[in-house]
Amino acid sequence: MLTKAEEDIIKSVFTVKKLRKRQFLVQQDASYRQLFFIEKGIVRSYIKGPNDEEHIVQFAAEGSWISEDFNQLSDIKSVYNIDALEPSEILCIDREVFQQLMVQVPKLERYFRMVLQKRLYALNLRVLNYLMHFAEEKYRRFVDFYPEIVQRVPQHMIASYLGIKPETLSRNRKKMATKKKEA
Amino acid sequence: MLTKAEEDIIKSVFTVKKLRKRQFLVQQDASYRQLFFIEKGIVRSYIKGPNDEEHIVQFAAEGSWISEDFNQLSDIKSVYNIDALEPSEILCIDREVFQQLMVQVPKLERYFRMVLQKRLYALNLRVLNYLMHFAEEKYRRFVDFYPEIVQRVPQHMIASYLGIKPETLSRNRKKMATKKKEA
DNA sequence: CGGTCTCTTGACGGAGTTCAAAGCTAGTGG
DNA sequence: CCACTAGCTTTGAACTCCGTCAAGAGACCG
Repeated sequence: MLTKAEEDIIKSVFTVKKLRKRQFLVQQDASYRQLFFIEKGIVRSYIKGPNDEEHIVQFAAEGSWISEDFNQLSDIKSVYNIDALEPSEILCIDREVFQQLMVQVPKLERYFRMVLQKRLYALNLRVLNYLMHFAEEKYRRFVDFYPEIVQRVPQHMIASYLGIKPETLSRNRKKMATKKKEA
Repeated sequence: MLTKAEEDIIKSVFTVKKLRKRQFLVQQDASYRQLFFIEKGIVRSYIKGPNDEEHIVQFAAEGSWISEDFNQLSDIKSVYNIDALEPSEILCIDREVFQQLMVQVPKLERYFRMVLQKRLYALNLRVLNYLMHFAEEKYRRFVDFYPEIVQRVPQHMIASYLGIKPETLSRNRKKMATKKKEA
């Protein structure tokens, strides 16, 4: 997507942050809005419900972008949290700086648009997955689409991402396993 | 967002299509990929499930963009349908032409990126709505966020959009009405 | 005024949740 | 290197929201 030179320019305005497992990248109510590029490791963004339940918005592994809130329309406080699920290395950039950078490097505008488009595509799939399928099929499709994520994060978080309870996922996995044996 | 002059340039490469109610803008399995801007009226995009049930992906009213598939990564056939829910006027543009136009008019690249960002924001809300709430609250939030859509499209389509059955929505609306009276 | 589309209502069944408890695994400190 | 704890997964039983099936009532349009 980007040449080595362009990547270097961009990396110069980034700061690097190393996270240990379970460490926060962004805490709820933070007012400082940034964009993050995952160099190594895996993080998640999530939101807390009225009873403090966690609802996972996104997983991001190496090569993915993540943000407290991709639309920078308003500058109200973030309601999202982001934390690391593995030891991770993150490139951080201020959103304003990135905006300016896009003006200087037109190609970057295009690049970022394509990042957004990919994310849009993934989100569309996710919505369709919610609309069309039962828990079992939802999980099956998640495994198909994000095989490595499944290996690297706890199952109750995948349940949260899919909008089902950990117990339900556990039961369905069992059911799927016995089905497979019969075949 | 755009100046009048820029709008005119853009409009020159669009073709206009007038649709009657229920008329298709895009039919499933069409191979020709376009972008559409709604000038007047309201349309929906939807996908058909294994038993021919319709799952609504998006509503688009005046001023909104819609496409068979916003990610133009692959050129496989569209699995989406788009049809009009009211008599509508649509600006149509070939995706390739639009790509070229963005190179010529850098501002357009930026404009389109913001369109994507808004859509991303809306989709994020939608996912959170699925994750966090029961049918009743899902509907309540939909009404808050898209008040005019509620007025202009049949309720069973809103049910489809929310991922619930028309009967359930009907029952919940009744419940909500009686609740309100008590207060 | 007949037909299609839409919304409503009822009874029943099923997928998923809740609550509770026990087993399992991995990381930490002695 | 083992023991212990905290986090994760599994399992069971009762319960609930929602879906399914079926029927009927409006509403709109030709």
